[in-house]
Amino acid sequence: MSPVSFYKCLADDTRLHCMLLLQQLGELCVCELVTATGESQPKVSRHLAQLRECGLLQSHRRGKWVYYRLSTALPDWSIAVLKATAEGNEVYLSEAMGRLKQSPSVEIVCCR
Amino acid sequence: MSPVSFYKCLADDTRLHCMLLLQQLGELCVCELVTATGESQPKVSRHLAQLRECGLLQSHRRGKWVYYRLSTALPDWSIAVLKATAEGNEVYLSEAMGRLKQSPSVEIVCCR
DNA sequence: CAAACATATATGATTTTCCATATATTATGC
DNA sequence: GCATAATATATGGAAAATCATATATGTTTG
Repeated sequence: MSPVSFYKCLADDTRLHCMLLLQQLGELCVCELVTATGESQPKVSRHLAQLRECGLLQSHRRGKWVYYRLSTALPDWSIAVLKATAEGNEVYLSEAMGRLKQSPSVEIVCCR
Repeated sequence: MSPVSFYKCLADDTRLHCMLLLQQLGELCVCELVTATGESQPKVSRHLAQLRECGLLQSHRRGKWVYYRLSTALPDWSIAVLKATAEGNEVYLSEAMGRLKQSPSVEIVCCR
């Protein structure tokens, strides 16, 4: 994966939120990412598909839910980039984190 | 500067080459960056202006030449991102580096 | 059937690029 | 010194390409 295509993937709010949340939390289902980002389901789904097709994410279905996580094939430098970004932009992530943690629907309906 | 707008700046070959070359070499004039990237002068000039307007680069004129360098206002995390990218993608940079070093026109006409 | 997720299409918005030209500085000839 | 030329860089405007979003519909699972 070229660095330019990697950065194109990060150059969008929905995609960057998803990538940073998954880097921090390990694994989330689509409905959790919909809650966390506050975006529509088709929008989140489409961006997740793009991240998967570009090799940044991998997904698997468990029952009704599809879970996404960082691809194990990601090169070390790209992981370092994600970590530096998350650590240097806590404010950027905090709102999404807050929505995720406080959402009862996520806890009840979509928990693991 | 938001992380998304930072990554939009890196999501282009010309701009990423310029950013990584400047991170590695400190300071270069426009004609050196034109040589290194192999792109047209107006194209490089436009992308450099964009990087300056976004706060990633700063420039100053010395005689006929305009020199660009990384902005001193760049946050630490963004420097860490650039370093990780340069270290993890040596092949991506080597061609541009080679063109820069081997160009006699740059050595003679445009040296500091 | 309902919930969770994916995809297709159309459309609007943003970006990128090219060509030509403008500006600024330096070098040259007289 | 002054006019002219050459070099380095920037920019205006238009065409082309790319990207993002909404809406609607399809698929899978329980």
